[in-house]
Amino acid sequence: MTCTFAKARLQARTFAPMFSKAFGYALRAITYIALHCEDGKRISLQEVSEHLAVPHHFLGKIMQDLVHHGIIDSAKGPTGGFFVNARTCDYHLIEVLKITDGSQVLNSCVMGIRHCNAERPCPLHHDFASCKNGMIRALEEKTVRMLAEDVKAGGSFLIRE
Amino acid sequence: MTCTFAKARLQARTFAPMFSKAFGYALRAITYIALHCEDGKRISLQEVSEHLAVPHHFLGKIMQDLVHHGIIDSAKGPTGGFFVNARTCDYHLIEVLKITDGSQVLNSCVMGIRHCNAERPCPLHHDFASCKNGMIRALEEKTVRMLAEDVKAGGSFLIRE
DNA sequence: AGAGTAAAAGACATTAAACTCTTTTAATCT
DNA sequence: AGATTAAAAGAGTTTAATGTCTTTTACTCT
Repeated sequence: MTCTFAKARLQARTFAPMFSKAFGYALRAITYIALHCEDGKRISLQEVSEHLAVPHHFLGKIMQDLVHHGIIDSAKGPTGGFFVNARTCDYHLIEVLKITDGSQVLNSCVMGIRHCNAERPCPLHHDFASCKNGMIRALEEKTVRMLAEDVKAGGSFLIRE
Repeated sequence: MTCTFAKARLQARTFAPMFSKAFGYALRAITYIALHCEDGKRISLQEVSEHLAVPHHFLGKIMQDLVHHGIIDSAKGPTGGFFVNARTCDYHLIEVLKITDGSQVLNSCVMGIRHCNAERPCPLHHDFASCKNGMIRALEEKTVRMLAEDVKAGGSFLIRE
């Protein structure tokens, strides 16, 4: 009887974003709305989820949260939908991350040690610190407006094909 | 009846490591064993899990995988346990990551776009690319030996307190 | 050979993330 | 007022990650 090493014991992660999927969906949705709701137009959840190929109801939940935190506005009823408010475009991406993923994300350790820091670092702390800080800085500096303008200028995209 | 905004609609992630917990556990366990199994000694799962405060049985699963992939060796029976083989200390951390998290991790996009790349980037691609590459480079360059030597020299730690 | 020990193996349980569905509420239009 | 539309709200489902338990296998020692 030959042993064929058929299956791995541990299931490797099928998809592993740096942050949650909700965060990615949120960023893309806000950017999409910022791009399309000029002159007071409202964008329906339907339109956003279809355009971005993002699950309708799940995005609904995420949008709800963003509305509660004042990042974006919504209206019910016919002609309702989502639309930017005065501050939407000036929000920094880190604010969105804090809503979707919580603020914990930023102090996590690669090796899973609680309260890993420069004083008592894990063996990888210093190697990862600058990279992690780079990501955080990008999220702190970039605003919704910057994303929207980049997409508008054709420099980047919100969807695949 | 006052509405008090009682609870968030979306549960924020309670703990969000950059990679999986399994990866962190694996790195710490291998390093611990490399440090303690000099002169052919074997380290029991019991000892590792207690020392690192890592769930016993879950670590067992992870170790099993590492053994299958030849990263570390094990022996059953009394005086059994885990021990480094000739190549253990020269393994690069990226190999461990590929076992615990799969190779997919490395091509994930912050905004959740499939096949996001420099030719058709998401609005954050360029900001994150260098940071992500820095992490990958660290995992490609660092070996188990380096981790162990750093801990041995007192420069870093595998546990909190 | 028999007792004891420790990993291997696999089934099972729990938790959190991701996703879906249904009902309710509020707005607009006829 | 009634029909329609679309978000709000919340309950429910699914999947993957994490964690636990029990049995089996293999090894060592007496």
